[in-house]
Amino acid sequence: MSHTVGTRQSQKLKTRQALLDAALVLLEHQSLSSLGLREVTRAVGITPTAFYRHFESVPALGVSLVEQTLGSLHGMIGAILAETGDSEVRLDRSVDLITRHVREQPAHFRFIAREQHGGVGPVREAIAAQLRLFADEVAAALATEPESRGWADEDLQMLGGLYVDHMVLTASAMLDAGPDGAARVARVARRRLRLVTLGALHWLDDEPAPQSQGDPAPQKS
Amino acid sequence: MSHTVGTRQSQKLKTRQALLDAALVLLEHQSLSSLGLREVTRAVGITPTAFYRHFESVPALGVSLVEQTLGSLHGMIGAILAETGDSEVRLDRSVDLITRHVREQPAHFRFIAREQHGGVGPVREAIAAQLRLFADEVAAALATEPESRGWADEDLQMLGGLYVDHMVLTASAMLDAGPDGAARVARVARRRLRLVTLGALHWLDDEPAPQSQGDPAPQKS
DNA sequence: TGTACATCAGTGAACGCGCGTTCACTGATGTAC
DNA sequence: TGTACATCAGTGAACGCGCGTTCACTGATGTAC
Repeated sequence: MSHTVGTRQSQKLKTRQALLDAALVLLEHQSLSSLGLREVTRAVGITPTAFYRHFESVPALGVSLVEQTLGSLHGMIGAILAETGDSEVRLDRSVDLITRHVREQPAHFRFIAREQHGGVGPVREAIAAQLRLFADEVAAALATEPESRGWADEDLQMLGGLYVDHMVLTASAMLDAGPDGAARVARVARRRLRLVTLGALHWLDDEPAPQSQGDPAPQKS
Repeated sequence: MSHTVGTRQSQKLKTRQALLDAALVLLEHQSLSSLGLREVTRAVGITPTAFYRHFESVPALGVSLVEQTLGSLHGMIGAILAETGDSEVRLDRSVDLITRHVREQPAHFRFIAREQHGGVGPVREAIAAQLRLFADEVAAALATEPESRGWADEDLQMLGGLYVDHMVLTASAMLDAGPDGAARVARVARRRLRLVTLGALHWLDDEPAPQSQGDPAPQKS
């Protein structure tokens, strides 16, 4: 039991965080598989050996970075989706949310986009697990909407995953486009989301529901 | 002027191709930024110095790999899209096409997925350029369809990009899922494409065309 | 066809360098009494 | 409060290793006459 705040423990946490922060900066221009342990400790100002007091290896640091980066975003997307009934407004807010976050912490998103399919297995798996959680959250939020009445669970999952994948894709495109191109990317992202939402609105038109058809259905052969 | 076939030149091309092939194999479990020049030459069975006879650097080899991998796929997507009028069949064929290609040459797709957002700038740009070409091709193919009558150029580009991004995403998901999960991924991919196609069919319902509305439009606030 | 010279893909030794990991250590912080 | 001991974050020397790149070279292929 510690009476003060635990000077030693809090100092250790500070160093650990410094390692994570330094790694994130270094990862803006390279990928994790080429990031050196010595590089990171040099940037923090400690000896290479001290690294092992905090992480077993560089991949392990990467996994922590994933959890820290994506863990803090949980609940946000669901909150946006639950916020208002107008799909057009909701859509704008989602894109705005991404735009803002990417501008505020580009390194975090760069890291996720880069390592999502990167060469370090454990990190790839950690990202996939987090994104699956996001997809579940979105699916759960969608399930409460009146528009989703009659949807199969599998289709809600499908749509949730579609939204999440697009957010990642949009974030990545914004990073590639730079500050000047962000507005253009946001514009396209909004259109894509609108198209997907439109598709979702007509999802049940065809197969299961014995609903009246207003469409001329020009696509049938 | 060479009278035979140019023994020297053809041998050089063979070695160059061996370097590309070996690199592709090595890149299945790591990313380009951590791929060593010596690693590649060792796998081929030549001395490290000989590498420079073929490529200026490892990133330059990466760019060649991108062009070889994606260059051969041009025209295929457009051909599928132009093939038949029934959107459901077309959609199945597109997914089958990806499934087959991913199974036949997984390393190629792994490489593209990995380096699309990877740490090597020139390679990232080469991939982006190729994918932009694909998006253009798809957009051009879509423009000839009767369903796209009245679409703005920008929206055709948007949809083309959406399709291409999804193909890459699907390929990547199949690689992650392994042979057993490929069928499940294909199933979800088909649903996603169906939803996007459905959205596209209703794209012009709202704004410009003074068309009769069959929808109850329950999403308006 | 034969000869003399040019080209150039691949060789092999050598270099300096930064890497990850080991180990015994130091000294400030924490704990027991 | 004071003292004696335990803990442990960070140190610094040392190691063996593989890296990218240089350089002068070799010997088969190609070319000119």
